[in-house]
Amino acid sequence: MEDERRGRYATLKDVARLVGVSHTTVSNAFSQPDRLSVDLRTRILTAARELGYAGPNPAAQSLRRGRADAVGLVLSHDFPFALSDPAALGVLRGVGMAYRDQHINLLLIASHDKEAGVARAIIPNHAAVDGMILYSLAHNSGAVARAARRHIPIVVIDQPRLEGAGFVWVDSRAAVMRAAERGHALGHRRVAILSLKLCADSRTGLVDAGRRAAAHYPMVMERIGAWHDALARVGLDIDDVPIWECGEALETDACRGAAVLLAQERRPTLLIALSDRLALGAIRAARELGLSVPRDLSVIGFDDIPEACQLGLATIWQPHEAKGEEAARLLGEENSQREVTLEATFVERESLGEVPAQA
Amino acid sequence: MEDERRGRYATLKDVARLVGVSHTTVSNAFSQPDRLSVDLRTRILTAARELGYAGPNPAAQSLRRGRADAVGLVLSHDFPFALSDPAALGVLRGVGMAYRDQHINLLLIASHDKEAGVARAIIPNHAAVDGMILYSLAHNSGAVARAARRHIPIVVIDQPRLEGAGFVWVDSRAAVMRAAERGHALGHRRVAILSLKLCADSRTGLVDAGRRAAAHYPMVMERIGAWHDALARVGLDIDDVPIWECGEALETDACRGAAVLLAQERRPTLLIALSDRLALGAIRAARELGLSVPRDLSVIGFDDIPEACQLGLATIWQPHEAKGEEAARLLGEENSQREVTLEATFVERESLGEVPAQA
DNA sequence: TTGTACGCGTTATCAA
DNA sequence: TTGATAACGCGTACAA
Repeated sequence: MEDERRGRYATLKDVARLVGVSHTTVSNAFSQPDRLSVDLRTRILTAARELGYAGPNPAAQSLRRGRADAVGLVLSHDFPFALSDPAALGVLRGVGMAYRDQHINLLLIASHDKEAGVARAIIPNHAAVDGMILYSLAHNSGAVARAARRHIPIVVIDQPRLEGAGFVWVDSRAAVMRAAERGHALGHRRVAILSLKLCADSRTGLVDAGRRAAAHYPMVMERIGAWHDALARVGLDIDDVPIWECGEALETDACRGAAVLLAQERRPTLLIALSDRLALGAIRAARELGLSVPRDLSVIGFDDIPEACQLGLATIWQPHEAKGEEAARLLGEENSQREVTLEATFVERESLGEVPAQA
Repeated sequence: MEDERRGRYATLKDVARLVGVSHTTVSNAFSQPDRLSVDLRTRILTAARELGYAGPNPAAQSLRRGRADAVGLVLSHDFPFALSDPAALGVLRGVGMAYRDQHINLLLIASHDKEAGVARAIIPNHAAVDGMILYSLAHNSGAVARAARRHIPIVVIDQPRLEGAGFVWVDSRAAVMRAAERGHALGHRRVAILSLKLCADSRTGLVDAGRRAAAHYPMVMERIGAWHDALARVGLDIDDVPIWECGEALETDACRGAAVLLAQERRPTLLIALSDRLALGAIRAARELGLSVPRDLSVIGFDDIPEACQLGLATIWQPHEAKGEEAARLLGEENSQREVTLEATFVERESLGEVPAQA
């Protein structure tokens, strides 16, 4: 009933001593129940409870067994942001579903790009996991480099391929093409793009060629590329399509950006947002300018978050949960350097309408 | 450049051998950089990179140091459910915010109440964490018992006090009282309650005294209690207030339940829902019955999820993120058996209106 | 500034 | 069915 030497908690050995068996046998009582007589096992379990022994120490188990029964999910940006983002949450849910019955825990890891000082910088990913899923990290992210150095399976989602790692991504090209064709058919010729941030520096404003070349977030680049290709294929000159980059405050910056774009002499009739939250900001801007959606302005988003459905926002739906599930599956397979491609879908809603007659 | 004996990966010792120093020195190079000459440290780091050594093995580090630099967050139900629940996500976000700059990882743990077989049943919480936060678990949950057996700090949120554990909860009584007074002032006398499930068995239907006595979810009991007290204090007879319990399918069951409650001879003028999602189901039911909210029927929810704001649902707001932050703070303090009480707030919106004239 | 020796708590192997 | 022994990879007194 008393705790053992100098305040430590009971271990296998303490239980073994109390019962009068070897610590190996106690270990077996917990991990290999079949190897014991029922009677002895019962005595051991009773003694364990009496000593307040809660079962094998997970750290020691991990060390000895060489596995942690946990996988890490590394999210971009900081937690508050990521955990407010429906897309990231969808991925999280997908991963969670994949592991829920497997007794595998999920370690949430924030990708700390800016390490505090040099001392920290050499510390690699400090986490006992058997594998990692990296979601939408900047390709120069330190977190990617640190994860890659460890010799554990890795799967990346929505970010550049990584040598030896599994790869899950969404091909939005077909869906974007459908959206572009539809917009073109409805008469839209003057188009502008509201972009998520291209670099870690959170600049807000119009994007020029130099800025595009410096871009770090591949998902954003892919979305811009998809729209550029699609717009070109329906006959628009992409040099006439201005891009406004929004820094940190998504809705607010998008609202500002939309106001700027809509103030141009050739006012766009269609605003393409690279995320639904940007699109919501654009809609707010339109309202503040006295423009009606879609009568005066059409808006297309990206992601299909819950609000998009409620507010009638046309958008490009992403299979968020499926990304997570596929990544988890890939991680568990023999050679996890396989690739999985999922398809996005264009969801047409009320925010996309015909070009106003007077335009 | 080649991997060492039988496919294992490099360890401190391998690096030490390559550089020609002791493994202690290599350890210091990573963990106590000041104890080395700059030159030696550089040579060691170079050698480590060459061997593909990714830094100290987390499991071994944990074992030796006696801490894991991780905390566990145990969520009720399964992941998909919890990660769709705005309240749980708020808590998760709060906890995440608290730890984001502390280099502490967050382990998401699903409370597996139903263990698969007896063999599993003795396996305690298999996770290397320095502390645990338990959120809204049923008080007979096996997860609570397993966590309590371990000798690590614990904080519980929105569930019964646990011996020796920190305790964070929200006092809704004042807010509910305000809501009840407001409803009473608007003339509401006939009231009904839509409840979340009381037990794990997912029954759906009207609640009688026996069912209430068998209830397992304390948060639900607390919400019912708060409303009962408040309604009694404004002069209503709580025996006249029927309660409909919704099983798994929140919106659907709430819709059914609301239809039943509204079909009674003394049709309620105010429907009190113990969660916003139930309230949304009630509003749907009203619409299907041709009733207008709030002209023919008023509805009050609980939680203040994003949709509540958008749809003008009056509700009891909860400080979700603050719960998580406070829990994390408590966990880090010396004696984490302290208590924190947070306050809910009544948010009046359009779904609460005057009693219809003909009633 | 660097090295020696030991133990953290567990499981695997093999022998009894 | 049970037990002795040797790792697993690392951190840290303590000594040099």
